[in-house]
Amino acid sequence: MKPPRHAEAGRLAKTLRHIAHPLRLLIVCMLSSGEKCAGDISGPLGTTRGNVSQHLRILTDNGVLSRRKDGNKVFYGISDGRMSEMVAMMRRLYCPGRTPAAGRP
Amino acid sequence: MKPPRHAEAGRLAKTLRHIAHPLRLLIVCMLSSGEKCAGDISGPLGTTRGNVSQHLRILTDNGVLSRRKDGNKVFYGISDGRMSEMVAMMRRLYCPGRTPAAGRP
DNA sequence: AATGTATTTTAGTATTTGCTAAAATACTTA
DNA sequence: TAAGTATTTTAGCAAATACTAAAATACATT
Repeated sequence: MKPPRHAEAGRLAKTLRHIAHPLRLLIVCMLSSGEKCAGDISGPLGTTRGNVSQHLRILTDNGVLSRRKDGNKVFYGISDGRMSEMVAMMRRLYCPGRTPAAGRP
Repeated sequence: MKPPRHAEAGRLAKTLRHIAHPLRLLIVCMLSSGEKCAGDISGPLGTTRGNVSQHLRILTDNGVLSRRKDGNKVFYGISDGRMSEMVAMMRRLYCPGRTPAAGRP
């Protein structure tokens, strides 16, 4: 029987796979400064709304993002504090100069 | 023209994709305590040597792991400090209790 | 050179993923 | 209710991924 760490690795790998995509990674980065609605997200990404919607679905279906409807619009945000920490760490390590200044509100 | 952050996101997403696999994630975790040879790695993973070799190749080809031949054997290790930091952070966040004690050598 | 151990490569196949384009749904306002 | 804006879903296809099983390579020892 496989040791239990295999199950944990499977879960974590699955989570990583969901953000391991250029557009989805940009989406999560954009949302790390606060929630945004679908239109505000798809604008800067350079692809169709339909495509962005598909990625947003992948992220919400798997618990990375939360979804809130407000009238005509749908707002998305990061739903798990661990994900926020991960994104902050990744930006610090791999995108120096683009990281929001530390210790600022 | 796409803003430059897209290029950065692409590179980082690619790196993430390489570790976003159960076996490869376990491999990287195993190696965070020091380099090991292919046989020592494939043993606990519960799959064939051929398969592990394929995953090791993916990781080395993309700069995640380093490779060192010593006679009959081939030793692998994590080649980038940022990857070590990422793995440590992921274990701390997602595998509490299985994380090596902090502040220990 | 012959055998054994360690590792890698190849070929073939099944599954998953990501895109585009079009149609459908949801809600608001005139 | 009709028209407009915001978002989602569907269908279809092309490409990437991951596995298995088998063959090939590399080095060490006898």
